[in-house]
Amino acid sequence: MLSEKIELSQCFPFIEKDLKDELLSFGELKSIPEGKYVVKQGSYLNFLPIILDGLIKMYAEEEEVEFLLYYIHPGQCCILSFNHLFSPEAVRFSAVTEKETKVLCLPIEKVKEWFVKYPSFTQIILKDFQRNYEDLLNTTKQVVCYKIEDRLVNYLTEKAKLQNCNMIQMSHKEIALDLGTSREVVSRLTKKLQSTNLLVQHKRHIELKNLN
Amino acid sequence: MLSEKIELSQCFPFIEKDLKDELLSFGELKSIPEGKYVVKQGSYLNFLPIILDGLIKMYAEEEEVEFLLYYIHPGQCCILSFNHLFSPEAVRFSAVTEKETKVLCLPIEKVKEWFVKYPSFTQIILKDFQRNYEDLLNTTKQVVCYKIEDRLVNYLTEKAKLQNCNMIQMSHKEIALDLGTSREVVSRLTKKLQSTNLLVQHKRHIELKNLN
DNA sequence: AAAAAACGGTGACAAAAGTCACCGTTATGT
DNA sequence: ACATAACGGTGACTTTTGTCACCGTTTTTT
Repeated sequence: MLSEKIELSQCFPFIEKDLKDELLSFGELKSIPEGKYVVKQGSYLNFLPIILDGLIKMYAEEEEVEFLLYYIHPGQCCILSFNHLFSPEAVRFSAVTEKETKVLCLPIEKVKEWFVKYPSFTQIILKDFQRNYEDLLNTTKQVVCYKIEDRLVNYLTEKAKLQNCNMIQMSHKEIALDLGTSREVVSRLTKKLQSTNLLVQHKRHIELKNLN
Repeated sequence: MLSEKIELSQCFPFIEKDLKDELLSFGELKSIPEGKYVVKQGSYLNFLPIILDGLIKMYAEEEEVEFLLYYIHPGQCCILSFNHLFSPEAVRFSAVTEKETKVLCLPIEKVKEWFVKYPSFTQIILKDFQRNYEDLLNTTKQVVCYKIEDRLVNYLTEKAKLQNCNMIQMSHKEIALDLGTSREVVSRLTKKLQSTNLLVQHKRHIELKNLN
């Protein structure tokens, strides 16, 4: 119980004490192992997840293609979920843990209440909306305007930054999925990028070079 | 002054009287002719536009490609603008009137005030965020998962629905811009679609057939 | 240790999309 | 009314991306 309190304070330094207490007493803390669903496309939600620790990957499926939208970090809400709190619609994206992740699940009735009661809660949610929106906009621009090669480089660079390590432990297939393309394409591109010294393909992982 | 009041009531039937009065007295009403910027990518905003009448097109530019994100209808905010109200960053999209449009521009200081003061204002903004987010998500899915041919058909269908008329008065070049492709591609596709009886290419406009 | 599964590499090909060049037609401006 | 600009059509070509088939290697399972 103590550790959540500390994490909550770290994530939201400007939160009111009363709100913090309510978050902790009404929110359900979940510790989710790596690679598990937090939210699954097509399901119905009755809670709003706030990430205290770990990393969550948001992605969408359409026509049997699934692709990465963006990541959610500690101190952020899985805000898309929020979209569906006030209207009973199935969510149109999925959220999966990328690491072991601690989530505080806030019940929808309380969320509505807090909106009225705590201005800082509104601020938190609005800021998150903003961030999520911007991230999605960025993804969209990438998809529309850049070739896969560039997107792959961006993807790997982002990934390295995210995990603070330039060894990327992913199979070509996984990468291809995130980018919405096929394994062969990734294989070919990594080879090409290797020849330009941008990366080195090791046994089961990719080493990024020349980070800048 | 009277007409704005009526429009505001129509757009937001559940709005409190006090809030409505404040919106009208502090908001600046602008009537913007077709094809003009409401918000321009790269600029800094100090107001939040609410659309009372007309139609606004949101689009983004990247690498000299500009493309349609989605539309904003009466009763909605140009919510992206909102993103930038609390932090002084340049907006990363543009908004252009598609028809003659009436906009109520709300000053940022008042917006912050209303958030605390009127729960219904928060609701309006949140709903708009939701809608904008969903629309963008939809666009992203389209771009990632469908071929241009399908996207063109969807685009034209949406357009027809939007203007409630299956005569689309646009040049191929304009359409290409919205979809982020080139004129020749649109020309070729319209010809192909004509052969499948999905549309007829007239002098300077396209007639959509088989609306469903 | 053997079998099965996952992985990465690669050539050949197909499909999709973008580009270039050029043309005749239609609108617009002066 | 004439010049100019915008529009749409189209063939030829290139680039980009996706798909198929097949292979040897590595990892995991049994």
